[in-house]
Amino acid sequence: MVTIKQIADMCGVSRGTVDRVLNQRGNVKPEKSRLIMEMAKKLNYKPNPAGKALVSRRNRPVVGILLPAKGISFFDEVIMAMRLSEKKYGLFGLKSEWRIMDGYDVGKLCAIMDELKPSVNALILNPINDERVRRKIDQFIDDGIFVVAVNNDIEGVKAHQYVGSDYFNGGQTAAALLKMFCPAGAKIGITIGSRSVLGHKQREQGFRALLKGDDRFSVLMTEEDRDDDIYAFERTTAMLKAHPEISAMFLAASGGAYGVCRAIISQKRDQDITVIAFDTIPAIVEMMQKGVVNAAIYQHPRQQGEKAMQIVFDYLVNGIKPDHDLHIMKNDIRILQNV
Amino acid sequence: MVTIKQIADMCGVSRGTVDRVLNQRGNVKPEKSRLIMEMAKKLNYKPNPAGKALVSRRNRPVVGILLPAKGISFFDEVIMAMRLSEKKYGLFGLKSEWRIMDGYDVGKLCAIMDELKPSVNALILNPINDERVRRKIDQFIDDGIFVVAVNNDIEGVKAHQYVGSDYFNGGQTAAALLKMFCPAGAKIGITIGSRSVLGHKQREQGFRALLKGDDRFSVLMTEEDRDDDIYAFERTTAMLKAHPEISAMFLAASGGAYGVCRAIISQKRDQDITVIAFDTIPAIVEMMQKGVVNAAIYQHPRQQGEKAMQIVFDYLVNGIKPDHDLHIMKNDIRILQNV
DNA sequence: TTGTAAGCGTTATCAA
DNA sequence: TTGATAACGCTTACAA
Repeated sequence: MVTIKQIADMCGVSRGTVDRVLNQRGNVKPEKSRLIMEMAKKLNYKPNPAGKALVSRRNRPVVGILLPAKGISFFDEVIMAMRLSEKKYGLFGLKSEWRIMDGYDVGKLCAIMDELKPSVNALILNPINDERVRRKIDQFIDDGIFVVAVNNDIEGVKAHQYVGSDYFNGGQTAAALLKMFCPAGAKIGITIGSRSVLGHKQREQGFRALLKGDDRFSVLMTEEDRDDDIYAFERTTAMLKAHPEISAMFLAASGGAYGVCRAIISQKRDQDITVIAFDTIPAIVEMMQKGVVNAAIYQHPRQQGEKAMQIVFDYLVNGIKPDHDLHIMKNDIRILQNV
Repeated sequence: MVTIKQIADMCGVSRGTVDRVLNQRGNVKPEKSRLIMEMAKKLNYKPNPAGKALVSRRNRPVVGILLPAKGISFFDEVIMAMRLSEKKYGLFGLKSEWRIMDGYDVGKLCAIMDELKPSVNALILNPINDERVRRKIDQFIDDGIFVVAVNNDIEGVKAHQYVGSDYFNGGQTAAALLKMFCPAGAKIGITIGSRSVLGHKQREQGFRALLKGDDRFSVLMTEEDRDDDIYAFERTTAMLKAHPEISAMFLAASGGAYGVCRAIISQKRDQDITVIAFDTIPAIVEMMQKGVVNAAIYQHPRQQGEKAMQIVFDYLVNGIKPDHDLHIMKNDIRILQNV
């Protein structure tokens, strides 16, 4: 491992000069600059992140964490993982500013962003897909704040990172699994949080796309449950009454899943309806144990939290830029035995 | 974040003294020692790993990597992940000594261990379950070399780390999945690498345990394929001829899986036999695409490689001891859509 | 028994 | 335009 000092010695200059060249701070004679660059390349110089980490303490690196997540079970695990990472990276001097919001209020989200802005060098957030949020994110990026979108991406903003899953593929995977569980075919009911949530819509699209052209399978209806268990219970009950021929359910969002399952039970359909859900939140694990939910697509919430924090840490503390912008988790399949 | 210097100042001693106390190097007056310990606890002192990492370069930390893995597809991904980690951690000065073995020869393994011993501070290995290997590992541990077993654990040795999966649970998960695919029941054939490989045996046990008591399912026979495709092809062909009533196959090891699948195809049973396999190596993905393999249990080879390297890095370079000894990956389920 | 000083690799400040 | 120096937090050899 070659160091700045070694390059300096070999080029007959001081460490300061080498540093200026490597970090393009200017104020170096072009010929020396060229010599140093070549030497660095020849010796395959890579900065030691430990050295950078030590120095980075002087900038007091701070990451803001902004999640509209209160009461959303899925985020409990994301947050837990982030808390662990916070502890780990805190040892290096990385500080975190947490803001867990209750509900998806765009105005409130923007206000909190404004509040965080002066005190953070990076921001991890679960963005709402709204023009005002987009503009706010662009401001952050323009001001050199490193932005990581987690769980939901937001399109049309400048360079940022996304950590999350491929929703369309999640729906496809669920559909393919359903076909394996019900080789004879099925009449399917879908519940979804809201079509205005991009991810939910994409899951439904993926699901339908995979079934398309196979006439053993038909989707009878899709119901929005607003991520609310009570509402989900009512709507699902109505759905099952209107369509008693339903033999499978696809729960494309975990928010109202508990209500959906309770409706299936109360209609005494829990033994004959095949249910595929998303996320292994406690309510869904409970319904797996009861035999109501057959399988769940797992979005690796812990990995999402870890990855988001790690990207920020590497950037802020170790001075390492991520080598790609998209960090997509697999849609794994969980059943009772491997939950 | 409190530093050694701050503790030293508050206790009216020098950094050296604080260091001696915190790292129990002795040669400190008991009363001062007590004072320093209390202060450190009170201020919740945690050493900055970046400082440690920098210092660690003076010990030239080296990890040995010893895998009897040549030609075993599963390990290709483990190794790829380790290579990436090698690059990442190499920036901090961690060096790696690789030894990829061809086959499972105990004598050769021990010889390579002896050869590595003088030059490494840590060893990652896929151990063979043999008394001589056990003794050799104990020697390493006695001499202060940090040992990480990967993919296969070895029992009866001193304190070490294990990174791998829960084989029994893998078998259970496969069986539960099979039950969902074949609700009407199935006559099952099992192939396994070798019963003398602990993991393979445990998978078979887990598989059988979950089916036990359900008389819709019966295991007709288990065949060992020696992780050899040709042999697997022959044995499976014979199996399918002897038991044409077989309607499901459980491939408990990926070594000979390609041969097994080819036998299923050549017997023209690929459309009516449900196949559950292990690992998503290229041969199995190919067989998924052909519709032969329905699902595979995924052992997270990449995560295994990363984790093993990370544990060594944290220990050797950052001076962080792992907080547990067992690092168990989930047995996830993969089908064609999420492979 | 204790303190001092040097060094790990990087960056920043200041003086030349 | 450049070099010297100090600093980040930790360890360690050596001197006191």
